[in-house]
Amino acid sequence: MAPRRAAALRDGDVSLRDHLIAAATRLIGERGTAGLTVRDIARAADVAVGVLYNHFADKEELLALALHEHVRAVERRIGRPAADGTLADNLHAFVTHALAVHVAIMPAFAGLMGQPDVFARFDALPNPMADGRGLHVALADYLRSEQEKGRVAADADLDAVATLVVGACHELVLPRLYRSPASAVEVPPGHVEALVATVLNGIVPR
Amino acid sequence: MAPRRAAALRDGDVSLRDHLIAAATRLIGERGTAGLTVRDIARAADVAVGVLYNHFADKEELLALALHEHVRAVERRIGRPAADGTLADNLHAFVTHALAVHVAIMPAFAGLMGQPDVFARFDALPNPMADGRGLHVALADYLRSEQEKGRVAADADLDAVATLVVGACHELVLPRLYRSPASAVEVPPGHVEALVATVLNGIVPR
DNA sequence: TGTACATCAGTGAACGCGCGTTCACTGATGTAC
DNA sequence: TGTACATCAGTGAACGCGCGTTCACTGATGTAC
Repeated sequence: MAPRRAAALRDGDVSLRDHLIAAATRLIGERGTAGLTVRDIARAADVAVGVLYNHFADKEELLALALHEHVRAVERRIGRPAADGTLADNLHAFVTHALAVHVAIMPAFAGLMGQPDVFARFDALPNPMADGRGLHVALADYLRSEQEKGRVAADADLDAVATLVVGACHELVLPRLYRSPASAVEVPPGHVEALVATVLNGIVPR
Repeated sequence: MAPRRAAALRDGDVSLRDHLIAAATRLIGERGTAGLTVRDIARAADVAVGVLYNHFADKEELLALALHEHVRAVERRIGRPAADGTLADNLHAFVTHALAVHVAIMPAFAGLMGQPDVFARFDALPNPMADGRGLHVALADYLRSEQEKGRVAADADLDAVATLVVGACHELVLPRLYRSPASAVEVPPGHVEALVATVLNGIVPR
């Protein structure tokens, strides 16, 4: 009643299921999801291909779980933005944070475009970002607290602000991702400051 | 010295090359680029698969040309945003315009993620959007003209504004695209107005 | 005008490849005696 | 303690499929006489 263990686990203590998710997560972090095959994952896990189907219904289930784990790992590595300074400081910290997160997770999401099944399974899992809220809502929540303190105008539309800020991260990351999936994203010096200043002050003359 | 013509062109006058680009462009408009095969294109063009390779080096060259043509067709259909009203009116028109453009072209771009070769060829063609400037630069140019008229603050960073506004379009379109590639994007009523108001006035109390 | 021929773009079956998935087999481990 | 056996997760060759691409062949058209 105790068949053999996978070679890769001889010295390990985790379940093979977790080992597979970890291997897929590592691959996603290294090269995104575009062109990622079950053979790649099996090789990274040092395991036969077939074993994958003993633990997951199909490739998409494993990908959804690994995508989820990847996002959690990214947040764990990057941490949370500070929120104890001036409004400008905190916004700056948030934009820097959100940019780093987007740089790290977009190659994972982008490679899955056109596979809505994976996202359906991903969405069934708890949102791994910002205590289950996601960046967009997390920013809106933070701004609401500032609004209650009177540091943000009472009539400001916080959802609109979140859309602009999170959107700016997309705009800074996506075009590079199209052109060269592996390239580092460099934001020109002063650009984050300019984004924050725009959101704070608007563009009409004062 | 005059071999047969493709069945699909018997009554036509365009070149088969243009006919193929047109067929691929139509398919891209109908269902994006994800999962689009050379057989799909040949069928849509009512032509044998092989003919494709008499006119293009490979699938990627045809895709780059069709992607380019698709963007031109979208702009032709949607037109240009009005710019003869108040600053708020013009920004509203621009956001509405940019949103419609993103809804129409993102399924085409998204399906090509992970194929940088196609984008390399696409980038070699003139930018099909806004007189070769692209939406981002077109918005910055417009804002510069307003700045010269004094309707936009002299110290506003117009590139940052463009990043925020174009980015907001990404943020409104992308998440839907991940989940259901074919779905219509609905922007809640008043959201565009809120985006414009945020960009105009900022969020600090006045 | 009519006929035989040469041309070469169009044709589509076939090729090679890589993918996700399957399943007969293997062999490390626990159990029975 | 030692040996024969049963278990079943792990294994990886093989399957079926769809993809991009190729190339021997077809046949509509222009030319020669």
